[in-house]
Amino acid sequence: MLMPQRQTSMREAILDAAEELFSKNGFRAVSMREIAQASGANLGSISYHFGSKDGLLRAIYERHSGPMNRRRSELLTEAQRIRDPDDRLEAIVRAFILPSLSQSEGSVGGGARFARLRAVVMAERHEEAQKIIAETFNPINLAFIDALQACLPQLPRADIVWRTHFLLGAVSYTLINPWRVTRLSGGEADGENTEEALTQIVRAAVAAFRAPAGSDAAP
Amino acid sequence: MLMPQRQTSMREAILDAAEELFSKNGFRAVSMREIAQASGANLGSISYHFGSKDGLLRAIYERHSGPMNRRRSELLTEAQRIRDPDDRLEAIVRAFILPSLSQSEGSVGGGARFARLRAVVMAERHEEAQKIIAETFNPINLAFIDALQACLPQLPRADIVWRTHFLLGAVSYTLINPWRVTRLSGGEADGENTEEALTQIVRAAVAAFRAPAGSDAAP
DNA sequence: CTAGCATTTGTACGACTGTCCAAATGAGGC
DNA sequence: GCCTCATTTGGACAGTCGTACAAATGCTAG
Repeated sequence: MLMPQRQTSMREAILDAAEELFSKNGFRAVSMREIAQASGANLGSISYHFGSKDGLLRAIYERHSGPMNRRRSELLTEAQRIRDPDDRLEAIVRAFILPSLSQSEGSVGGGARFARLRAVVMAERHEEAQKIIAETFNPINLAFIDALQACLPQLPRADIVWRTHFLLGAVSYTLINPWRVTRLSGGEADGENTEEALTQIVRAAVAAFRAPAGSDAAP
Repeated sequence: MLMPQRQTSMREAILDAAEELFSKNGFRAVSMREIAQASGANLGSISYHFGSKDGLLRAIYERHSGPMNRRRSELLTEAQRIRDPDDRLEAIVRAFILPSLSQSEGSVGGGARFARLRAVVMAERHEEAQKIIAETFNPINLAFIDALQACLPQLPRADIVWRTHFLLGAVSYTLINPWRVTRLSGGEADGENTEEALTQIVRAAVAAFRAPAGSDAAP
């Protein structure tokens, strides 16, 4: 009687299938009929549960963004406890991207799958998606920027924002095209290897954040 | 009689309109009728000139990739003449991304518009587009990787590939979402300012490339 | 067992898609 | 002036899209 959000298994199946297909092929390219077939649900059921295709997308975001951002907050506060600024910087960078890259997230699906979905959908410039993303991720991103600023007090805030932006871009690009690294390196590097990607991106990002500010030149 | 590719102004108009729309909204989201209307052409004319929607996309790539890659090659060989490895590294990075970011390219449209198109279309995982991109840009990218390797002989090639990949990701992300930097910084940084983006990304990338290799840890 | 309600089903709708084609148009060589 | 061929036009085509809805179904409380 008063259990408003009882989770039918069909609802979950639809969410799973949609998430998988969206993350692989993008939002616009996937039809509701594909989702219906992949999830074993009837076409009408999707409309019944989620109202519209946009509603389905929003439900996917709502399922993940809560736990993911909670995890990032935890890791951030944990990282901020580190005294040495150098170690702290690395820990913050790691906390920033680990929940996106890690394969198995606490609650439901994989964090990597959801992150790839975000990257792909964001690139499609879908208006609804952009709104959801901004609402959901801007606050936590600002918290990370503040934490980075504390590690690098001499750096203008604009520089930190730029470099954070580049970090997000590197993560997105890696999630969208993992095979690109593998091909360009002739197999020497493995773009699909999550741990390798994490190690590489953290090292590069930390070095980038430690670069001098943009006011004056070298020697 | 034997002038196979006479350039009617209509053909150019269609290419211009399509490029503008694709770069703004992506490939799948733009219909041929939109392109027809925006260019003042008839729907049938597009099929007549380019055969199909994929053919139109391929024509856009063919119009730009030649001049762009020629420019990149020139800048690369120019940069490789620099003796000092530190200065050379920065020049190579600049040569790598400048033709993508610079507003006015030699031949036809803006280089930034085409680069944004590449980034958006690539994110859509359109098969034809991925094929074209790989064919066209892999060789020159490998040349850049070789040049970077020469500046950083102590670094494993896999690390260089990873960091080049991150650099491409940062550029893509900036082209797709220029406003994101502006918003996150509260207006302090300007994502749409090409020169600012170039300066910031070069400084960050150079520092990232100079980071130590991944075999052993710090203190 | 039955009434009531949440869910699932099947289908239909109008709008939009990329592609194709016959007819109309127009400009340049003879 | 006419013939030729590239280009443009307008419309038709088969297909897919997201959405809506009445009817069928199944589960659960009483």
